[in-house]
Amino acid sequence: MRIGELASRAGVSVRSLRYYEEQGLLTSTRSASGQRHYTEHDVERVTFIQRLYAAGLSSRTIIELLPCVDAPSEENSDAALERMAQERDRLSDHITELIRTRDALDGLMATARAHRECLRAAMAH
Amino acid sequence: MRIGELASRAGVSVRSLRYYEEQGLLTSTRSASGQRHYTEHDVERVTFIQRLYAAGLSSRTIIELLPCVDAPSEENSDAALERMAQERDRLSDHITELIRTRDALDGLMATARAHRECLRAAMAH
DNA sequence: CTAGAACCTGACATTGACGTCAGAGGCAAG
DNA sequence: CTTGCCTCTGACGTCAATGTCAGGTTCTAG
Repeated sequence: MRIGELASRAGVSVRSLRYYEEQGLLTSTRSASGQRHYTEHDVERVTFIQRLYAAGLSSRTIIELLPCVDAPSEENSDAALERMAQERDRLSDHITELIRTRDALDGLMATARAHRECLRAAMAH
Repeated sequence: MRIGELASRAGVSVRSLRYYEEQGLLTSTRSASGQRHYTEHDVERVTFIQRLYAAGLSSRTIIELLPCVDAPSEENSDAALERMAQERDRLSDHITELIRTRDALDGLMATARAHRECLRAAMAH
């Protein structure tokens, strides 16, 4: 498929796909006229890249992990696997903090609602 | 306390504190010579602002929530409370997605480790 | 009093993942 | 053949939070 279709299938912009290729995250075969062509498999690859971006990883970090994803061979595993574990832990810590923030928001909302109840009760007099 | 102390206590840069004030997220009393002074309470306020930044909220969004935090009065509650619930849900969705990403990383790591076991077994021959 | 921190304002620089535009070529349908 | 859409490269624009620098004032310790 061509770049436009991949973009819509993966829910990203054409610009982003070209950017991913520029960063070395995504490869494409080129037609005689130079147009990029992709396979079905690239759809999930792009969505996975998006997940990693959403998890706060940068292009540089993702590059270090992808070889481990692509070919679970031996040499990359040693370095990339450790990098991966490291990012996993970072992500885990981040999740913990976000949950704490969510709890804080819940607490504030509960307070605000209680305050409103209080006001309504006062109005009833 | 002055700005340098607040910065180190809250773990942010002096520049950031001035930026927060510029954005209306933080206020300070000024000494006769124009220096900013803060209270103990501002320490947790700044750390809370940091939490919200870490949760992906922008200055503009935080501004909409803070009145609700500061004074849980009536008028702001209606608009700000809804905004708050909305951001809470967005955050919750984000957490869910991050957990899914973490699971994906765990899966990849398990695969890589299994592959390594497999190789080691083959080497043993 | 004086040196060296810490503070002030104001402005420009940075970073990363894109958006957007220009100018040119490719491709299918009528 | 042409019309219209898709694609190409290359380059500049954006946004938000923060770094950084300049040039000047203020506080504090000796």
